[in-house]
Amino acid sequence: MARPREFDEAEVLDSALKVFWAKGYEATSLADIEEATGLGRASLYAAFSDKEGLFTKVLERFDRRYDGLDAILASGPTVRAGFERLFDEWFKLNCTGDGPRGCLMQLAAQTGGGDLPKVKALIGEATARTEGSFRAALDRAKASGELPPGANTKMLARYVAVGMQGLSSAARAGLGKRDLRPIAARLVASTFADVDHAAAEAE
Amino acid sequence: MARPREFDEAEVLDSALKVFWAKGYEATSLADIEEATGLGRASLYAAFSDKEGLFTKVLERFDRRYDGLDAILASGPTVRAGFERLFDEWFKLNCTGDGPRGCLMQLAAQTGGGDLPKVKALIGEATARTEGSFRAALDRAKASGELPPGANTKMLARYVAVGMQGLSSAARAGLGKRDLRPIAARLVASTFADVDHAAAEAE
DNA sequence: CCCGTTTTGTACCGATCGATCCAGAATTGG
DNA sequence: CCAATTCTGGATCGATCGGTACAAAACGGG
Repeated sequence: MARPREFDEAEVLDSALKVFWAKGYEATSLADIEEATGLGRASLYAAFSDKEGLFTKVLERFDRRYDGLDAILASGPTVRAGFERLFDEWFKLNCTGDGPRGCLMQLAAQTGGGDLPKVKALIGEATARTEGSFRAALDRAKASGELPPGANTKMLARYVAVGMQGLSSAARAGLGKRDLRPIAARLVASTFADVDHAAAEAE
Repeated sequence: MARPREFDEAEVLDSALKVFWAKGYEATSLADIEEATGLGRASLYAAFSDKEGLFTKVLERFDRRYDGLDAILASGPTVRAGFERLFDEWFKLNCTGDGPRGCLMQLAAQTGGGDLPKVKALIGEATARTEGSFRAALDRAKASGELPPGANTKMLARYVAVGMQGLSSAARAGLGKRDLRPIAARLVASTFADVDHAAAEAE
C-alpha cells in the first residue's frame, strides 16, 4: 500500500551498534551513523525518532547478546563450573571478533548518555538482572553445599559483577583474552573460596 | 612588567576537574568550563592552549591525588595490610566528598579523549605505574613468605588493578562505600589466598 | 607619565551538532 | 492509469561546538 523500506532494521542496528560501541554515545554523530548504515537522515528519524531512541534500541539489541548466559550459568556440573563457562562465553562476546572490546552497557553507564533517562533505566535493569541471576546461582551453590551456609550471596553476587566490570574496562583498555583469562579464573575461584581462612592459614 | 593574572591556576584546574570528572571529556564544553572557573575564553586559551591541553593538565593534577598511595601501600606491618590501607585511602579519594565518584583516569580511558595521543600516553603511564608498584609490593610479599614462592606477581598485580577498575566503575554507577568495602576486602584477601586450594578443600 | 607587555572581556569565525522540511520516488488498491 | 500512502535523498534549520581576533584594561620600567 506504500513504498517499502529499503533496509533491514536489524542490520542497521548492528551497524549503528559498532559505531556507538567504538566511540561512545556522545562522540558518535548522526553523520557517523549515516555513513555506517548507509541510510539517510530521514529514514533514520522515521524509524527511530531520536538519537536517543536509536541508542536505546541499540542497547536493547546489545543486551540480547547476553540472553543465553543465564542458561550457560546453570549448565555446569557445579555452580562454579557454570561461572567458568559463563566467563568463557563472556570472553567470546567481549574480547574477540572485529567489533570493539568490553561491554557497551558498561561504557554507557560511565558516560554515554548517563543523563538520558531511558538509557539509565535500561542499564539499571540489566545490572539488576545480572546480579540477580548471579545471586540465584550462588544460592543454589549454598543449597548444594558448594558454598558454606553463612555465605552472603548478595554480596558475593555483587563481587562477581564488579569483577566483571573490571574485566570489561580492562578489555576496552586493550588487554586481551590471554591476559584476562587467569584474572577471571581467580575471580571465580575467590568467589567460592574461604579467602580469609585460606590467607590466614598461609601466614 | 605586564598585567598580572587574576586567577590561580591550581584553583582553575580544580574547578575544571570537577566538570570533566562529572561529564567526561567529550560532553564537557568550553562554556561549561567558563562557567565553572569564571574565566573567559581568552584567559583559558592563553593559559592552556587547547581543550586537550587543559584536559591533560587536569589529568596530571588528578593523578597527583594518588601520590601518597605508594607510601601507604608500603606502610603496613604486612603487604596485605598495606593493600587494605591503600583501599581505605582509595575510598576516601573516589567515594566521598562533593565531587563525582570513581576514577577520572579510568573514565578517560574508556571514552573521553581516548584518541587524543597525550591523554592516551598519560593513562598508559599511570596504569603501568600502578601495576608496577602493586607488583613490587607483591614481590616483597613473596620475599617475606607472605605469598608462596611460585606466585605470579605480575598476574596478581594486574588482578588487583583490574579489580580496582571494577570498583571504580561501580562507584561511578552509584554504589557507595558501604557496598564496595566488603568487595574490596575480598579482592585483597583473594590476592593473598591460595584460592584454588581453598575452594577444592571446601568441596 | 607614557610605553611595552600581558591579560581580560567580548564579539565573532567556520564547522558541526541534532533535527526538520519538502519534493520526488516507489509501492498497493482501486 | 490514478490516488493514497510511505519512504528516500538532499537542502536547510537554529544552536552549539572549539577556537580566534581585537581592543580595552592593568601592570612595571623608563
